[in-house]
Amino acid sequence: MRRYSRRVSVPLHYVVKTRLVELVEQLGEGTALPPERVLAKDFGVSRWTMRQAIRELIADGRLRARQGQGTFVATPKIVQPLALVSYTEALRAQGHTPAREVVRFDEIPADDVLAEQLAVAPGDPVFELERVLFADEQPIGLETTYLSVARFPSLREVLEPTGSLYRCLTGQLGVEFGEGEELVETVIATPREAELLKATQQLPMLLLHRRTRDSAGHPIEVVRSLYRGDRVGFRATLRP
Amino acid sequence: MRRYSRRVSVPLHYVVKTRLVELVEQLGEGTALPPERVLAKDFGVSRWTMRQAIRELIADGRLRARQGQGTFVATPKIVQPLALVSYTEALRAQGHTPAREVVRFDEIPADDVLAEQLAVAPGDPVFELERVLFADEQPIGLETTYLSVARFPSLREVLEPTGSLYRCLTGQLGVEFGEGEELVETVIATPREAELLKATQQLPMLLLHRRTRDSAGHPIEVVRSLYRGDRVGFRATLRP
DNA sequence: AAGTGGTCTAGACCACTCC
DNA sequence: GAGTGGTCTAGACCACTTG
Repeated sequence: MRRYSRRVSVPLHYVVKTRLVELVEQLGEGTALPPERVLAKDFGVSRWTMRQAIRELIADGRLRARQGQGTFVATPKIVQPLALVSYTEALRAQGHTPAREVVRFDEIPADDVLAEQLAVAPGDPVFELERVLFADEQPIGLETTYLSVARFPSLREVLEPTGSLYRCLTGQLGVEFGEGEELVETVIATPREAELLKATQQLPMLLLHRRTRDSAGHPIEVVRSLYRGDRVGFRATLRP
Repeated sequence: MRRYSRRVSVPLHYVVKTRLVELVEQLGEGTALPPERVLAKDFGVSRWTMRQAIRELIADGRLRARQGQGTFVATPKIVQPLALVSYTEALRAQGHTPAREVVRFDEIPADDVLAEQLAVAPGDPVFELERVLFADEQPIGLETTYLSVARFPSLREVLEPTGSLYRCLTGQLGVEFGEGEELVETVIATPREAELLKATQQLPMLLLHRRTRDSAGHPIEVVRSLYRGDRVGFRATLRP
């Protein structure tokens, strides 16, 4: 029945957050926190306020909640390069274990936007390859790639679905990458996307939208990658 | 292919969100929505559930809430280049009106991390220039720049505080930029940062951490930029 | 003063995991 | 079945903006 009678310039959940950070810093990675209900009682706040604080620390990548299990101190974020490199090789270079799982690999008719981006006619068949990206057996990203079927007719036979698409294109199909463009923004995942990433609702995600071309300027692929904002960061190299 | 279990029920706030999107799409930019309490009643849900849906649409950049005024349909996100270019010029090139406001311009002693990054000794004086970045008179970013005082002793005299630091360095101080590095991640702003950006709590932000060097490889500046995730996206050019 | 969004409480039930 | 996090309700007060 506490009333926040006192005028607080700082929201209560932020005060709780800063106190919770102190607790988190005393614990090691992977350590379980007390249950929300217990923490709320200890801090003298409602469970809702406690959850606000926890949610912020989850979004910041410091905590990790698993339904039915508890809340745990998270491991540091994985930093990936923002460049035309293989996911597999980039992750290995940082000492992590990469993996992929195919969600779907279909041929769909290109809508107007996709057709324009891939330089095909609307309605032309396009490969849609959707894969969940794992790092150390944790899902961290959902990658959807679109390629022209007419341009890569042998893709289904040549590509090992859980292998590196980048390597397949450059190696087996003789594609030479030219300049590409990548857009980065934050979004909230749909329930389907959140489930595939084993993330809870309301978690900020990093959405990368990539368009690559070959050295002659012809479109190769359009990629929509959704990464868990709590688990992943990106590194870009700036050239003068 | 792995089977992903299907969620039995979609969260109510997501159902509300999708219905709210339909409403938003019928309205023009800048249009006011009905008050939360009215919307909640219309949709037959509690105000909390209504706010979850609204919060997601705010994070996605489709809505915009102003305390005491109402909730409005937002304008599209501003896309900035992820490159060594002037904020002023980049924004002008996209048809927006850039502006800056100095929050503080101090000399502080370098801590160990900063000293290492700027190649000075710990305790050495370092400029700390914190500015709010505006686009079309709306605050969209908070930029904190650190430079060695010893390296740029005349900075206070030369720099117009609301002008382009990039232009000042390259033009008046004869600095030649070499390769730089930029880290991108999502974070939740502190109350102070949220207030400076006139954003509400709990809004996902894009944090950019930049380190630049001159053509000889000596550190020029360390920049911490916090951008409103609901208002800004970034574009990077990928080179093979 | 009225009305808006922002924060907070207390309590309930649901979905998932482990015993 | 017990315990965890996830969702949802109803109601209250706070802080801000405008008439």
